Parts: sequence; C-alpha cells; structure tokens
Amino acid sequence: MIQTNFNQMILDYFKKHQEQSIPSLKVLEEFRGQMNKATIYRKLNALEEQKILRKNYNMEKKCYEYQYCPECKNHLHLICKSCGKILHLNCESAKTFVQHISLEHQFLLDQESTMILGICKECSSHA
Amino acid sequence: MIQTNFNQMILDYFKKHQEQSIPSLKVLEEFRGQMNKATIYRKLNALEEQKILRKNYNMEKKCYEYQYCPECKNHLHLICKSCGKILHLNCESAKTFVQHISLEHQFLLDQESTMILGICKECSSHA
DNA sequence: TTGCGTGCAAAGGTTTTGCATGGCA
DNA sequence: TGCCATGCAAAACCTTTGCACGCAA
Repeated sequence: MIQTNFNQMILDYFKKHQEQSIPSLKVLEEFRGQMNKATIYRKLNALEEQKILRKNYNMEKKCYEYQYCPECKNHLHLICKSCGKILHLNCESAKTFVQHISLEHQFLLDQESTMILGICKECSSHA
Repeated sequence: MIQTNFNQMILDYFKKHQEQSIPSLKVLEEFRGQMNKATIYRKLNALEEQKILRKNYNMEKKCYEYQYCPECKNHLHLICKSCGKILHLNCESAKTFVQHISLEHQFLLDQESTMILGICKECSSHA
C-alpha cells in the first residue's frame, strides 16, 4: 500500500477535478518544483495500476491523460475534445445500448476504457 | 494531389485490411526495405490529413494505428482490444443512441474519432 | 541494516524534421 | 532550372529506467 504525502497530493488534485481528464503535462506543471518528473510518472502509473486513476491517450497533446472516477467501470463516458470535461452516462439509454452491443454484436464492451469523443454543450455554444 | 506509387502501395495495403486498425509499427515492418521510415510516416500523416485514413492511438503497442474506412464519419465503431478488428455499427440502435446523446445530453458525438473498445466474439471465445 | 520512496540523469521508442539528393516536367 | 518525393541521420518528445542517496522501521 502506498502512503506517502505525494500520493495524497496527487490524488487530491485529481479529486478536485473529478469531472476532468488531466494530461500528464498538466500534472507535471502543477507539481513542478514539488516533485520530480520521474516521481510523478511513477505515481500516476501506480495509481492507474491500482485502478484509482483511469488512463487514456490525448492525441492532440501527445501525452497520456488521467482521470479520477471511483465508479467508472459501470458506465460509459463522454469526453469533450475541446475542454476535457467528462460526462458520466448513467442513463437507461446507455445501458440499453451497451446491452445491445453485447447481445446483437457479440462484443464485450469495455466501459472503463472506452471514451466517447465529441463536443460538450458549453464548448459548442462558445463556437 | 499526391500520385506516387508509394501512396498507392500503402493505400492498397490498408484497403486489403479494411476491417483492421493497423499499428504504424506493422506498416513499417510491412514496407521495410521498400520505403524509408520517414517516408512511411509522412505518407500516413498525409493520408490521415486527407481523411482517407483514420488515426488513433494504441496504448498497448504505444504507437498510432491507422484504418481505411471510406464512410466512417457516419457511424460508430467497435474495435477489439485484442486483435484490432473493427466492426462498423450501421444498426438502428447505434443511431438511436447517438441521437439520444445529442438530444438529451447536448453532446455532439464525433463518430469518426470515437472508438468503442472491447473484445470481439472470436477473441472472447479463444479465451 | 534493510527496504523503499525520491531525485537526477540517461536511455528508450516512436515520430518528426532538416538537409541533401535525384528524378521528372 | 525548379519542384517535390525520398533517404538518411539527427532531433524532438514523452515516458521509463538505472542508480545512488536518505529517511524510517
């Protein structure tokens, strides 16, 4: 079990931004001067291996991004390509869709790692 | 307009594997001795910019992968995390789902870049 | 002493880029 | 000649790794 302050600091940071998927580069910047780069990467990897953070790749920023979401295994997510915000799909329609994929297409959908990309309401109204 | 043989060779290769998302490393290997690495990357990027190939990141292989799909803007895709096979979701349920996301969640879903991850029938029966 | 988290620097691996060359119009 | 695709090597970039140090049990 990991118990250092650094872990808590990083986790707190992600908890504060639960609705965001945060690029590694931003985490590095956030803790620059407080922790070494290697330490941050090691922490992020550890948290991901423990399934506390979820990791996916941000093609625009060309780096991984991480998200804290305690119950993400059981629902799908929308992620805004513009602002990085995450929406958790807990509705019936999503469940129906996942079930359909499973039953009709014989495809075991991985809700945790699937990221449904698009533009959120706020970002599309800005444009 | 790009008109070299190399372009055609690469495009033919992808057309032969339309149902697959192919990692850059595999493309490099395929054309090793025929084209330079830089040339291949340049071709892949050009084809992606022209929207002829679709690009996404493969976290397991730690490289980009590309797929030829002429009509992928208008439907969702399932991609098998195990074998890389792509399934094109042209069914009504998928359309309904996309519509639901738009209407109820005010989220403009990007069908082209969204990859629904999971395990396909064949791969799950192997396990 | 032992174990482990940490910093630092170097390495790793994919992808990009600078530059020179050669073909073709 | 001029343009552009190409090869080669180096650079760029994020990420990982090796190693040594220092703290705590």
